[in-house]
Amino acid sequence: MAILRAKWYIGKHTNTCYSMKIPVGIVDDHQLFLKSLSLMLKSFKVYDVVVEALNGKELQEKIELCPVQPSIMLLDVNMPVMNGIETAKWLSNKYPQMKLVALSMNDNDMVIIDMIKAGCCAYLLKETHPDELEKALQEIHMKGYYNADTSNVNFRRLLQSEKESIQITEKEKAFLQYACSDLTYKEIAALMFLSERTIDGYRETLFAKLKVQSRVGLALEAIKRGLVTL
Amino acid sequence: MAILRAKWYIGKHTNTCYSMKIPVGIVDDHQLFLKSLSLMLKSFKVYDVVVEALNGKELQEKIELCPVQPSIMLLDVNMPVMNGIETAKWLSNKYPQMKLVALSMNDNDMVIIDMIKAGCCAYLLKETHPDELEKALQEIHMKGYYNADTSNVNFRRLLQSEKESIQITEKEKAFLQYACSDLTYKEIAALMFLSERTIDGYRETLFAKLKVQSRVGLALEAIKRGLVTL
DNA sequence: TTTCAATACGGGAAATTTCCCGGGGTAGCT
DNA sequence: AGCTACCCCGGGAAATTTCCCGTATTGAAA
Repeated sequence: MAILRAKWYIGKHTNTCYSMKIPVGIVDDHQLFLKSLSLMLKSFKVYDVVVEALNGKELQEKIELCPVQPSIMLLDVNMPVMNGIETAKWLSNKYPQMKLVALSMNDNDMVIIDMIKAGCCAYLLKETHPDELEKALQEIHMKGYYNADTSNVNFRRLLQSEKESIQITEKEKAFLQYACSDLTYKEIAALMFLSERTIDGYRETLFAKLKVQSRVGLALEAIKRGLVTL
Repeated sequence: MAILRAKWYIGKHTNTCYSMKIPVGIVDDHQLFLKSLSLMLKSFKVYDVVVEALNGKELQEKIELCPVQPSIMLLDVNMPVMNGIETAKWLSNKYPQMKLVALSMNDNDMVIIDMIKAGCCAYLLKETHPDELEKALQEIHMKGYYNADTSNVNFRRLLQSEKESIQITEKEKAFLQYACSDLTYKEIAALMFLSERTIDGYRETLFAKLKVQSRVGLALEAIKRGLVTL
């Protein structure tokens, strides 16, 4: 593949050939981070940021108009409107050959499991050093994946929890959102047009799924896993 | 003041005079953001990043060894080890002439009030556009402050809540940390070597201070205000 | 047609949270 | 000495949460 080898060739001709650079995309809701990361990638010389978006929805619109399809897409996990998981699913379905890289804030963020499942070939923390990002991108482009063994997240824990990966329905997610508030269950029931018993049922199943025994634990776990928007 | 005027002069001589650039510092625990923001500031041509640190503690060590004292310091709010508020307090005490700029993730982050009180002359969201950052830095350097009227955070709300600004003691903060967990109050009481009544008292005063009526609300509010580390 | 999963609902009781009432003490400030 | 702020503790009762016991409907799968 031409592009693949082009990377090494380019080093000496950085300004000669635009299309030879590896096209990448970035999706992150923090514009300051988005733009400066874009700048950093460009400073690596071999990458060309062809699309930037603040969330998955915006990406969907922008990627169509993109002259060069990105071969690597950097995806933030926590985003409003359309988050990382949904975006990853959409991308890996529509652009299966595209390499997806998850960018997360904290390593105890359980959603990275879902990101891998949604088609990401790597996950990186925002705490990582730029050198590692460069190394990671290089490896992803060459090998198709990157395993950050130096990262504080280890794969074993991931694969281990892969089995016990949980499924949360839309209704449950809606309830979770209400549960993460100062409301009582009675008030939540009224807001959802459901009986208190039904709410009780949702609570119980979610307690089991998230392995907690109180509503506080439930709310905190939901936040940690990015199931709700604070 | 020489440096103040130098800014306009420099534009055409970017590489000639190092010390004429405005020296800035950045503190942020996300290394990727730290480094790329640094890169971006440098790309603005008139700024020179003289110190970078991952948290307040690291800054304390690095700033001593710094050849040129930064005149503007960009401070992330949420950091491990030593957070933005503590760092701002320390800086505004030790380097009173230094301009402090708070960098926050979300605008409902109540801690920005505390950041202003701790001596910051501006607050910026990470969602802001680079252009606004540049404009803000320019204004801060010239006028000494920046009021982001275009930002979604408005000053009125800040000044309004300034009065009703709350004080949280160390003990209360310790309790809050325990309250943000799956533990019952009885278990928390045991862990803190206190009576359940005492815990009950802390709960009550914190309910009043944070204006909530349930433990879930308390936990969520504590997280929003950055009073606890998740 | 049966079985199964998902969804919605109800009564009752135990545990916990929440909210009253009350009582101490120390430390610093004026 | 009074005042204020912080810290510590107890009894009792109402409200809410948590956990049992169930039933019923629906639609999809076997």
